[in-house]
Amino acid sequence: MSNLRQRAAAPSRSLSPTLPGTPGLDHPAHLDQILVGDCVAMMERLPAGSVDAIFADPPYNLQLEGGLTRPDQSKVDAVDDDWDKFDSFEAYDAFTRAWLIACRRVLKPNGTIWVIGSYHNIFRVGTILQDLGYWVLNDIVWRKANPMPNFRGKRFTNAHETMIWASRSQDAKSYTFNYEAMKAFNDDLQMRSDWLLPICTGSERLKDGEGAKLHPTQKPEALLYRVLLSSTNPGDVVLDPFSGTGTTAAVARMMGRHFVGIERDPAYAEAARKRIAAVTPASAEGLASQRPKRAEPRIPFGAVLEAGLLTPGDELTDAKGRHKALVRADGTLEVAGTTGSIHKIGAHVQGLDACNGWTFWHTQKDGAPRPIDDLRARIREGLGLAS
Amino acid sequence: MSNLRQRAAAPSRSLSPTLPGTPGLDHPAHLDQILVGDCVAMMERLPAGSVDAIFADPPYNLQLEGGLTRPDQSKVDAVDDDWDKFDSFEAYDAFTRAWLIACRRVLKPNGTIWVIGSYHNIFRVGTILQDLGYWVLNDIVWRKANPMPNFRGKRFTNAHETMIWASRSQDAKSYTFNYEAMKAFNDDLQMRSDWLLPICTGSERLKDGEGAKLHPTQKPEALLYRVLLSSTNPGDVVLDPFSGTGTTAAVARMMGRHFVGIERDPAYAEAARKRIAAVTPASAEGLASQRPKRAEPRIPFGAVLEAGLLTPGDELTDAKGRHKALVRADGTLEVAGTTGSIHKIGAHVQGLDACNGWTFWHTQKDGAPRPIDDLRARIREGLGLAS
DNA sequence: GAGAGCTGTGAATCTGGGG
DNA sequence: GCCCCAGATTCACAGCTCT
Repeated sequence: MSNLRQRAAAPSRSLSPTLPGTPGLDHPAHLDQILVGDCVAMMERLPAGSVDAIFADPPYNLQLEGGLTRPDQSKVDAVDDDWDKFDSFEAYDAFTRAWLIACRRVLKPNGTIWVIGSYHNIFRVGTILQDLGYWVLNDIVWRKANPMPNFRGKRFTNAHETMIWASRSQDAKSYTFNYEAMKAFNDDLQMRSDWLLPICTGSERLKDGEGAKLHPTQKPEALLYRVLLSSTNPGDVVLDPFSGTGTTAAVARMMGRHFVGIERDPAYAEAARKRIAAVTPASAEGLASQRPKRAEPRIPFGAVLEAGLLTPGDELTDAKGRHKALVRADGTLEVAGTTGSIHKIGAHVQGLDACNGWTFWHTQKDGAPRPIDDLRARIREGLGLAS
Repeated sequence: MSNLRQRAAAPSRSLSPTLPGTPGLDHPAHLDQILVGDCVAMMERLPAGSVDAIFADPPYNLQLEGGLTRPDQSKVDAVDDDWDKFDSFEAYDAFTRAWLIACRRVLKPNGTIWVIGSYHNIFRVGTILQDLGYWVLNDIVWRKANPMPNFRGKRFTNAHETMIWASRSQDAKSYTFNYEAMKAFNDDLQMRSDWLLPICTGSERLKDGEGAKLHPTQKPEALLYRVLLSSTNPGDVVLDPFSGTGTTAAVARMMGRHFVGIERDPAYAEAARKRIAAVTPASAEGLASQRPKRAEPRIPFGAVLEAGLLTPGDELTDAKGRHKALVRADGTLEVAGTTGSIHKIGAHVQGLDACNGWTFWHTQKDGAPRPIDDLRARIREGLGLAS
């Protein structure tokens, strides 16, 4: 499902000719359209209680100041668009409150809303959702498989974004949650609140005429696929008030859901329309066949310390006891004043360029020497899960 | 490190006899103690600007109604303690604001605060942190390796909690972040914002007289280990205003940090004191961690000439031999009539704004090209300042 | 053609000390 | 406060060139 456009057959004139549950004659004019305009004003023109689900990717209010360069002095192409600039938290809150109120009016009583954000804005979004009477069902963490690194070494790598999933009110008990479908999707394990997905790159990422990214914050289709699979049914109406390049609409169409997109920028709206027109709705069988990738979890050496399998100050040796190293609190080793990772120090004592520290270093803690890779294996067993 | 108590030797009377940086006579009475009382009142009695870091695990305001049962009808032991009940979001906000204000007063200008929570409360905590002038540095996701499943099949498995890490204000630029230590801890990759750790179980989990868990929300020591390793140094003072079973204090003591715990419930405080007394602090060598390069003594390029490792008139090149420069007697370089520092000339020949000349320029004096940073390293070793 | 190697880039609140 | 400048700082992919 990485690229809906690539799987497209001939574009159809009518955008949703075969969708269930909406006879052509009753098909409201705004359905399966990208509407151009301010999202609050446009939503106020939609019928109350007409939407099954909302996915919203509002401005994050990043509050960036200077520029940022990579270690090779290349410039990071930051989000510096006007639409992401707000004078204050108060201004951002007022904006957020306004569009969330409009969303709540058009949402069906058992409808749900998704909002995605980062630490810059998601706390304010969550607070306002709660204050307006929405009822938070989950917060979902999108773990980015390939996030941008931290270039200055001043913080943790910002490797995730947060989505809030909420019902219209606390007493809405019959919201859609396709528990069985998500469990099947996740190799028969309950779908957790943390999802590992790559960011939107490659041919899926829309480009402008010069080959640069068309939109600074295009979301991956796989993310929307999970959102819509979990909380909507075929034939449902999905609203996206910040439609952008139309990812929500494109995935909704592919999945047999109706969509309403609202976008302020006519250029983005036009690009979205072309993208959506090229989407071929999937067959029911095709929709059922999607499976996520699973990966072996990577265990850092520090986790062995955290798990108590080794203790700072312990001694490691190679298999024959020729080299000795001291374990330090941060998961590094120390040999005669030189410190570094298990791999670096393993290479260093052997005079090599590289070394797999997991198999080179041994501990005698419980009797005979055994490779520390055994300790890693025990942690993996204990965790008993992937992805 | 799964169970500090198991590794304990004979309990010591004085809780931190060997901590650095705090001579016994000046040791304030509240240091390395669990104080019993309301956290706001107690914090108001602490000196302003006296704390390096705060870890707070406040009530989550879970808003549970009715009991929760598993599929086999067994009852889930939920958090239903009085301290987790608030009449409204407004009441919870007022409570949160009060203790975060008190925290901000006792925090040093370059101190940082960690707050952990779930979707029930973390958005309100984050909003209030921002409103009070704290500056969010990261939000960290604790991915639970073994979360409680969702028994009703109505939501995603709630498999994570969120921590907010914030500095006291936006202009506090010199907060502690042990970047190199965390990178080494994570097998030489930058530490990301998502941490996979098991919940607190087994012998680490404190039990009451009947073998039931003593506290409903005891956090794993591994979580605090990462928190304190990343954002504090040995000898720092760590405050936990909701101390509970004393996990923060126990890990702080093991890691050679001072602690101040505040707990309302005398029974929890007493259990924490016993737990802490049984902790053996790690050795100084074990506590050493990767030192940041910025902290190493500065060596001017001229020192390389003084040491005879290069000679005026020598030629330097970049790694691929595309650029050549002449070494001059005053420690500057010259390229086609332009002279300047190794950094300035490195930037100049590449047409960039900046350049680290130590890694850009190479010498072939002893065979294969190697960066002049190697020469600097040899001087540092000669000074006996390595490690 | 296969594979190694080089280059570019992504929602980013991203330096610090001395004069 | 400002200005100057030394010098520290990146991971996973995609896509291209070169052998």
